[in-house]
Amino acid sequence: MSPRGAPANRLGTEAVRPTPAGTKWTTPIEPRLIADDVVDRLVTAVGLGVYIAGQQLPTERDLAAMLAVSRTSIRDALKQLTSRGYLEVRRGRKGGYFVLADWGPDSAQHVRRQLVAHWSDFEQVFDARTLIEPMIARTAASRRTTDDIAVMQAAVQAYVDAASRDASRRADTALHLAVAQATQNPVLVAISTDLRAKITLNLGAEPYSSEARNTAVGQHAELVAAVAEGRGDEAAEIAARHFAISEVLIRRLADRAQHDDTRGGQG
Amino acid sequence: MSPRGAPANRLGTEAVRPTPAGTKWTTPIEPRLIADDVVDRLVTAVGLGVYIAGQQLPTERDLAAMLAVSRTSIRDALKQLTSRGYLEVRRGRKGGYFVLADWGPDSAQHVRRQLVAHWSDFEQVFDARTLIEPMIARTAASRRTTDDIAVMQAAVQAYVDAASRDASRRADTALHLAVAQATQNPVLVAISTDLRAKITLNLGAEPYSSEARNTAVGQHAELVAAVAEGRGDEAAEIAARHFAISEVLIRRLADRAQHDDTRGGQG
DNA sequence: CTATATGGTCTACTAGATAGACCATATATG
DNA sequence: CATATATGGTCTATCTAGTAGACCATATAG
Repeated sequence: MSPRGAPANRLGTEAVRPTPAGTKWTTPIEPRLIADDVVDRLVTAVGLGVYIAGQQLPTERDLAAMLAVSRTSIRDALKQLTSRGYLEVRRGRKGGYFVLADWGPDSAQHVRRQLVAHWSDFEQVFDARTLIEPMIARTAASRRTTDDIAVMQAAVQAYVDAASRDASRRADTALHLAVAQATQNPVLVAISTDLRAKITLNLGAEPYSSEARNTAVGQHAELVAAVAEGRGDEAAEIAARHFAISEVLIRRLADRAQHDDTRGGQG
Repeated sequence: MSPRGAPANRLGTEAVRPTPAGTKWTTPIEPRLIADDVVDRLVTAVGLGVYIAGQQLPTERDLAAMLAVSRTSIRDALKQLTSRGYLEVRRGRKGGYFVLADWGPDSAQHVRRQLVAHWSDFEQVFDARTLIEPMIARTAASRRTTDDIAVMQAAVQAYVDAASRDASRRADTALHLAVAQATQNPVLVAISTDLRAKITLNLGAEPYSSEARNTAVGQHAELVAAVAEGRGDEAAEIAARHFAISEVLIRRLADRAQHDDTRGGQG
């Protein structure tokens, strides 16, 4: 029995990794640890709302089976997330790994440092998203099926009903995922998800504020309505405004982080 | 001395690898071989025109140093590319690896099989590109610097002057890279390059026909003019028409591959 | 109290990758 | 022609990541 998977053909589900920045092809190739991949997957899962705060993750052995990876690699990943304060571990029967609450960018100081250190990266990711998401919305408006519409509308409602900040974030993710999927193009879905992942993965989550949430409630409804009714230009316009908000939030956060580097907290 | 690189921080040059399709986070994690990364880099380099047909690649030892990887891994990658018919190897002093001419999708039969097998993937990549590149063109039109304009115009001229099919492809790549870079956003550059890499990597190169080339000569000039003069909407419109051509070409190729699976050749 | 389901630890093994020595071959060059 | 040299080709020793599976520690359910 071979301990590793088959070579796997190209252009399948797994992403191609060409030269990083897109230009210099002579950049040191860095080995990719399996455990890091596992971390990415888990963060994504939590980001997508598959597991919510307080909930227990599958057992180490189950995760190993699910991701087709050894328990050792799973343990490495879980250890990382635990030490970063994202997970809590309990032992004994009915023990396991549990999702902690504050994945938000508001609590930990090291996240703020992260923000300052990688500021220009973030700026570019947000900029790209503000450009790409409207295009996705426009495309979705011309390709959505009735099923897509149902999913999007359910997501809008879920966002309205969301009681906690956590639930808000999940519903938001679900909604934009639904819009992306309405384009019927998995490449676009992957790009959209990637951009969000880059933010979630490095910041813990999308930035958040209650005012922004209130604005978003309306925008989400408008966006989905426009997409559902095939009004592509309007959908794009709404998406542009909507995603600009995240950019503003992150910019504020960065400003604050620059000046005040000793204390945390967010409204 | 540690034989492997440092852990490397996130969101840097290296791409994040979240859940592949963008949805199912439970997908077997596949180990990534260093040699595969090397293959990707080399293909990209040739695709970018860093090394052209007939030219010699750096020596194995040099490549190892350049990519910070062992000579063994380099050799594995070169062996793959050689057996796929992309490279030729000569021994002895002044020997080395040389780029072969026909990276086109027209020669080898296994490429045609590749095309049939991954048809829906290709279709989606082309579709995504037809949607994204116009957006990039529009953005470039509003952000280009005078330097960008110079680079783009040089690329247009290089395309006009290109004598061989190979030179055409390189100039084409250079031009669209220049446009992407005019957005001033490396994330967009990376996305654009990724899409092209997915095609180059699996097909050997962009599809090509002499008629298409004639059309492209004009479109390239128009596109760059529109970008240079800040006419975003027109730039987007031209880009949309331009990239639709590749889609048509690949579709024809696929049709032919479906019906005639014994002989190759292209006009 | 006992069975059990969880995480925690350890060992043996395999494969990917590295580093470096050395071989084989063809070309420059004296 | 002979030799030095620069290239790819081969081989070995070693390290590390990853796998597989056994076994320990602990807390809960029953």
